[in-house]
Amino acid sequence: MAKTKSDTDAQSFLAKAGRRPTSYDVARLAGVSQSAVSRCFAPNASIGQAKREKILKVAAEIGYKPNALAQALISKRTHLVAVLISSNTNLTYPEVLAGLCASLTDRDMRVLLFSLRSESDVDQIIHQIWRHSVDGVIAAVRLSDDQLAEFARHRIPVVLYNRMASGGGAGSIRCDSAQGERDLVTRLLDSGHRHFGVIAGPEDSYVGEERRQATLATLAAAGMTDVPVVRGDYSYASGRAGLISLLQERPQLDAIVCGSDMMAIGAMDGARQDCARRIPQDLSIVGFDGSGPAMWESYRLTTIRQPVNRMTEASVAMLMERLDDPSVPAEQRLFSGELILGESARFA
Amino acid sequence: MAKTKSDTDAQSFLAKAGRRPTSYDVARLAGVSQSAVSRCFAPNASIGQAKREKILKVAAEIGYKPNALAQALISKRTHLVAVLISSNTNLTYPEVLAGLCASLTDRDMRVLLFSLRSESDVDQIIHQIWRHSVDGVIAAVRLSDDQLAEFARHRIPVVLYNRMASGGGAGSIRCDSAQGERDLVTRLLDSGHRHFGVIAGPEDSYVGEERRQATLATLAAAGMTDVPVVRGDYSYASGRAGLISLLQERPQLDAIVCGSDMMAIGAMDGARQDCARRIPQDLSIVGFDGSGPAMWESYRLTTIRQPVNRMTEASVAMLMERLDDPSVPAEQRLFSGELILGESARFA
DNA sequence: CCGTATATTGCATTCGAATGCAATTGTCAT
DNA sequence: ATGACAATTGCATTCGAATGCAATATACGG
Repeated sequence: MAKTKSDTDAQSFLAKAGRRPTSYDVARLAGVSQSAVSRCFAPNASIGQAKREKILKVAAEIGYKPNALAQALISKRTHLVAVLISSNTNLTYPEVLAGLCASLTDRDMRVLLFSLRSESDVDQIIHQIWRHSVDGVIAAVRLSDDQLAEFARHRIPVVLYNRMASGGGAGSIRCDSAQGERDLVTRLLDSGHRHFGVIAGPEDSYVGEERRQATLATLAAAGMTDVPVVRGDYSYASGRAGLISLLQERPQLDAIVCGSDMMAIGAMDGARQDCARRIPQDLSIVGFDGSGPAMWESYRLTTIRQPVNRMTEASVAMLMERLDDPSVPAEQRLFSGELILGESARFA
Repeated sequence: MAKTKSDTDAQSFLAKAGRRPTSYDVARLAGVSQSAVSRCFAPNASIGQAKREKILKVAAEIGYKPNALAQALISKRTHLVAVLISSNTNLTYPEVLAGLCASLTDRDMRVLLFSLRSESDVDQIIHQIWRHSVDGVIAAVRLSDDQLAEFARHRIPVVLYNRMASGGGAGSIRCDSAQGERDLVTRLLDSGHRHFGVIAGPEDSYVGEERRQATLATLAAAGMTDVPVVRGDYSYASGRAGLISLLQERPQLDAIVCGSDMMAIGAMDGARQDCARRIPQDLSIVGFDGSGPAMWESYRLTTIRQPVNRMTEASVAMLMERLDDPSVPAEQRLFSGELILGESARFA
C-alpha cells in the first residue's frame, strides 16, 4: 500500500511538471523532514539506513537533484572555478582547456569559462568573476597586482598558468620558457649559426616577453647584440609576414627563433615559398610549444614541447590543495620543456 | 560631517574584511533599506534620484557587487549557459568556443563549459547541468531524445550546434555538410576522378556520419557503389593511417574525401611521404571545415569552409530569442559552406 | 490649505538547501 | 527493568537579493 500511495504521489507530482522538485517535495512524499533529505545527499551526515533508502527512492522517482545555487548560497562553496584564457594564445589552447576541464570535472568542479580576445580584456570580466563567487581561479592571462591582492584578501586561491606570480599570494605553474629558449639558441650557436632573427609574440603576452628576453639574453651572452626582432600576434600570417620582413632587411640571416610554433610554421612557409630558402640547409627555424601541427610531416619543427597535460593537471591539483587547506602557502612550480628534434633546424 | 561619518563606516567595514559586502551592509551605511539597494541595481525600478546616488556611492566605496547566487535563486535567472563540446571535435574547436564565449559575454551571459572527451560522455555531466539551473544550453554534441525532451519539459531552451534536432523542441544551427560534400564530390566527378576512397569521422560524431553518408550517396548516384571507407577519429594520425590503408588495399584510388581538414592534412602527408604520390597530380584529397591550417601554404587544401563566426553568433542569438520569449518556436537554420579552391584536388 | 494622484520607500516574505541545537528513539550494560 | 549514552530526527534559522503590498512622501489642481 505504501508503495502504491508513494507511486501515486510521485505521478501526481510529475504531472504538474514545470517546477523542479525541491527537497521539500521529496520530504513530503517520503514523509520525513526537509533536513533528512538534505542530510541524505551530504557525505557522512547522520541519517538512518532505512530512512536514507526511502528518501533516495523517492528522490529518484521524481528526479530530484539538489539545487546547486541554494547549496552554494548557504554553504559558501560553489564548486565553480573561473578559467581565464586568451583565445589567440597559441596552438595549445584546446589542449589546455580540455585538460583543465577534465581535471576539474574529475574533482567535482565546474568550469566558468572566460575566453578573452586579448590578455588586456581582463578588467571587463573580472567583476563577473566576483559576482559568481567562484571557489577558485585558474588564469592563463596576466593579472594585475591589485587583482591578485583582491583575490588574496578574499581568500580565493588563484593559480597562474604560464604566468609569473608577481605580487605573491598566487600559485603558479609554468613551463620554463627561458631554459627552453636557452637550449634552442645554444644548440643553434654550437651548430655554427651566426645570424639570428627573432619573431616575438605580442607585448601584452607574458610568455611572449619571457621567450623574447631569454632568447636575446642568450645571444647577448654569446656576444650577439645586434639581433633584429619583429613582433607577431602568434598567428600563422604574422609569422610568415615577420619572416619576410626579417629577410628583406637582413638576407644573410641563418637562424630564426619564433615565439610560438604557429609563427614558426608561418615562417617556414614564408621562407620556402616567398623567399626561396631551403630549410634547414639555408635557414634554421625553431618554434616553441610542441603542439600537434609542429609534428606534421611537412614541418617537422624543431621546438620545445610544453608538458601541457602534466601542467594542467598540476594547476588543478594545486588549486584544490589550496582550496582544501587555505594555509598551504602559494607555490611556484616550473616544468621543463622537452627538446623536440625536428628537421627545421640544422643541428650539428 | 555626513561625509566623514560615511567614510569612517566604510573604512571600518573594509577593515574587517574577509566577508564580502552584502546589500544589507550598503543599506546600513547609506541609511536606507535593503530593498532600496536592491532596486538600485535593477533596471527601471522605482527609486529616487538622490537616494540612488547615495547608495551607488556607498556601494562603490565598499566594493559591493550583487551576489549572483542569491539573485539567481530568487529570480530564477542564472545568466549561465551550458556549452557542451567535444574536445576532439576538430580544428575549429577554439574558434567555436571563442565565438560562443564572445557572443554570450556581449549579452551578459556566462559560459559553463563542459568539454567532453567524446560525444558519448554526455550522460556523465548532464545532471551537473541540471543542478546549476542554467538558463540555456548550446550543445555541439549529440543529445538523446530523452535528454532533449527533459530540457523542453522544463522550458530550458537548447540550441544544437552542427547537430540535427531529432526530437524537436530544440533549435539548431548547422552547416550544410551534405550540400558541401555534394559540391566537392560532384566537382571531383566532373574533373574525371573515378576511384574514390573515404576517410570518415568516428561513428559517434553526428557531422562525421552526415558527411560520410552525403559523400557515399552522391557517389552512388553516379553509379559508384564500391567505395572503400575507413574510419578515423579526426586526428592527423588517423588521417595519415587511413590513407595508407586505403592505398594499400586499392592503389588505383585517385580521390580521397576526408571527414575533416585535420584528417585530410594527415592524408596529404601520408600520400606524399609514405605512398610517394604527388598531390594533386596523382591523387586528389579534399577536406571539410576550412580551418586555419587548411590554408597553410604546405597544404592549400581544397575544402568547404564553415562560416563559424556567423554560426556561433547565430546560435547565441537564437538562444537569447527563445530565452526572452519562450513561445518562439524552435527553428532550424542551415548555413551553407563556402567552397575553398585550394590545390589539393585536381579540378577541371 | 486640502484632497487626490503619483512616485518613493520599507516591511515582510520568498527562493532551496544546510546546520546547530534540542528532542526523540534506540542500544546496551547492569 | 532502569539508567547512561549514542544515534537519529526535526525545528528553526541562515545565506543574500528580489518583490508584492501597504505606508509614506511629494506634487498638483482647485
